[in-house]
Amino acid sequence: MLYKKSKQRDRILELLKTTGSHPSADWLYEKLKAEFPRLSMGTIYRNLSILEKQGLVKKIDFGSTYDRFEANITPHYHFICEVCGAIKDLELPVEYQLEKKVEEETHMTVHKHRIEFFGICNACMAKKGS
Amino acid sequence: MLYKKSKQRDRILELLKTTGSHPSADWLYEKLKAEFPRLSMGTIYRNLSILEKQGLVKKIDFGSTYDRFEANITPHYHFICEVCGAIKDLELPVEYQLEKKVEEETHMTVHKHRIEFFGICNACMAKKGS
DNA sequence: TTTATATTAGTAATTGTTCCGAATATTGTT
DNA sequence: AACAATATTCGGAACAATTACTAATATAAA
Repeated sequence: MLYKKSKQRDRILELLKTTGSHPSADWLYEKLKAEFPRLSMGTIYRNLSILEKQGLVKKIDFGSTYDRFEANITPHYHFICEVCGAIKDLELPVEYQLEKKVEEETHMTVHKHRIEFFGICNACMAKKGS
Repeated sequence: MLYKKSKQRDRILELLKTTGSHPSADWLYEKLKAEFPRLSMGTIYRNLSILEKQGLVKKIDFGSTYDRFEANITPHYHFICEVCGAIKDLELPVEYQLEKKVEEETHMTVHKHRIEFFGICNACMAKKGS
């Protein structure tokens, strides 16, 4: 099945590329419904899923009851604030040798790995102090 | 609020301790309903939540649409089979220096981290080959 | 054995996501 | 430009996992 272009999908991807906030489907819906008054959540989810299949978007399915999404598809790790739920991309180099170690230990095939760091972000730390 | 003992809760913890399968709430329910014919899912979820508060159980909330649970509370990483969904505990040493590196990079406070490795388990690899 | 309250079963409600069908938009062809 | 083929949309219904509620029951302590 081929893909036809869609204004909604283009804007979803554009929004994801220009925000660092790793938004939820609902956030995208709220942002775009002014632009597309008859927008529906089905459209958001379907397009996120298509963009993911195309390798342009990644789903972040941890640290929350709902999924979040990002268009930064270069390998990187995440920091999650335990207070406000913010997700930050980290610059920490990706440690591929860990995958080798797991393969040596288990003799299983490892395709990828993920690291999430949990703590308190600077903004929440500042609020806490006050 | 203090905790009174509950046969249901005791058995949930015991089951979790003696299985390596990182089961779902539903799996626990199916296993225990012979023993407690009037068991309800609410009881499973409530007790898992209490056991988690007590630090006896950890929720595994990634890689699936439903939560899974474990009673192995010593720090360790996970391997998730992309084919059958099995979760395996890894022996890989926990790399606490990564948390320091993140703190140096971001000047945020890191409390913990998690690593998940994704790949194909031995059982699924064998099936695939045949 | 009385009292206080944590726990349970059963069910209803909630949440996030997926699925569906009829209408619309996009693309390629004549 | 008109047409056919089909991907996409909207809107709402359906769904699955979890949480919330209430009356009845179990536990612990006095």
